[in-house]
Amino acid sequence: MNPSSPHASLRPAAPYAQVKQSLKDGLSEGRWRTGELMPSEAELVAQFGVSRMTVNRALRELQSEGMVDRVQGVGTFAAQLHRVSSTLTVRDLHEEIEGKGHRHHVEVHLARAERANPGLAQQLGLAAGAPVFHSLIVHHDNGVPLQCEDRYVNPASAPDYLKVDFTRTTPTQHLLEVAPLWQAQYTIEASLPTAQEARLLGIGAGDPCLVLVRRTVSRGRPVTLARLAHPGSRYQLEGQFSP
Amino acid sequence: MNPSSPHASLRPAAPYAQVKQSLKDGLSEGRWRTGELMPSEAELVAQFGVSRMTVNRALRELQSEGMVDRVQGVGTFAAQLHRVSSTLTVRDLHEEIEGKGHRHHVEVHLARAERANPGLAQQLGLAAGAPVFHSLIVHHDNGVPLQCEDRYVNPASAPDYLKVDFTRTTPTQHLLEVAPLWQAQYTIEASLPTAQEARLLGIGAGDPCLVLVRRTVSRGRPVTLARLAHPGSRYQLEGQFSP
DNA sequence: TCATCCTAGTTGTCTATACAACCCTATGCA
DNA sequence: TGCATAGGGTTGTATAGACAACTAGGATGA
Repeated sequence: MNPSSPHASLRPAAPYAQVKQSLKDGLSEGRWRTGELMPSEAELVAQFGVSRMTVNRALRELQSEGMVDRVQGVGTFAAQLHRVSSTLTVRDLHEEIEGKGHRHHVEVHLARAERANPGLAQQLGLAAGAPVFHSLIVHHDNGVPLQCEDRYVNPASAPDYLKVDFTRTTPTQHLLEVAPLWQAQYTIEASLPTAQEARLLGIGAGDPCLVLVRRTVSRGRPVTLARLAHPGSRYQLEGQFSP
Repeated sequence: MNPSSPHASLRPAAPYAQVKQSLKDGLSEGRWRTGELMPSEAELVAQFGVSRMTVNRALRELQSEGMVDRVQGVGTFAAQLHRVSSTLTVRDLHEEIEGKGHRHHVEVHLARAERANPGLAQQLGLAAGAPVFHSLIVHHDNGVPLQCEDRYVNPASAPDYLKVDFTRTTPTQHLLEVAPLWQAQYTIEASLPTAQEARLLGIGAGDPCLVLVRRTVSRGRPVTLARLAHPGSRYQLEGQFSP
């Protein structure tokens, strides 16, 4: 028999993980009400027969996961699982489509330099009338239009943007390579498509769209502002949350 | 002068935090390309003059934040900040409205027990025809309808659901109290309102809606299935991401 | 009564050491 | 050539001890 078993889970969990799991179970069962004082590190040391550092690591990780609140000099408290504020992941469309085993291809309708109007210039931290790159691309999933990507790019952050072959590299991929992601802001809304979007996505003017507007910042400088419109009937965001 | 300064940031950062920040800065500047091997713990120990445990903590936290990938026996690698898969937080509507300083009130249109149809029964882990609680509530922000909450609840998880005064406690709050949140699944989509939703929200039948469907699980048992419809013109989800 | 000081208890962190687990490569052997 | 093995480098984790920082409450004194 191979000493490094193929079923990794057969190895006993590390002590810090056991302490952590035990506390997690207790929280899930409601052993401590929200805000109630939980056992101190010293008590857990005695209870589990491990060192304080081990207990500390378990509690520190639980804290970073939002399961407990710790206050120096006071103690550890059960956090309110009132965290409905859970997280929804937004993935890159290319990965998402390929991940499903589908074929992804794009139509490039526009890729050129333009002059920024005042509103856009402000969003990208440029002077009004300064040159910006503008691309309009439609992404297809197995031949069906799934996303209309209308994007403006700050030339200072991605000078080679217009030279990229978007049929091989998505704009997102290129931008992430040349401008490490520091910050991003999103809004997600339901609205009707513009006339252009309706035409490019092959939907009716009255069909609702899921529109995601994303603005990213790298090295303290705005990089790109993108409007991603999806046919509401073909695309939905999915998310899962587990504490 | 108070020895514990009111400006906490004046105290020097802990060594582990310094190591962590230094590596974080390097990653943001692109000092290591994605996938490239980063310094080993031993090298960082020599460079910063701290113990290995300190370096280890810095790297472990960076890993949990998705900034680096670590492989036992091999090394630490710069993670692809290709994590467009950023997070969008979904907050409880009551907190969201009150947080803006607005007034939140609800209209209860329905709160009764019904028999589950087969599809619903399966989602809630019940037998077809078993009793379920059904509530239909409209949430208002400063008097304007903002959310139509159509919710089914597993009586086994929240037996007192129908006794709750929803003008004082939101369904979400009650459910979180009686059933600690273990797991939640979401979908977010853009669609047209049902006739009922259009009427309750005071919008036209052709006005797009942002619809959030949420299913939660507690103690391994489905708790609730909710359809939250918002007028697309009045409500949008916002999110921010910073690594 | 009020303000101040002190102390016990708690968390926050660092250190030095140790061993385990794992990966890769070089070496030796058949 | 092919295979097994040994070794060095790496991360994963546990430990005991130490000190710092902080909090709350009690004791002390004016």
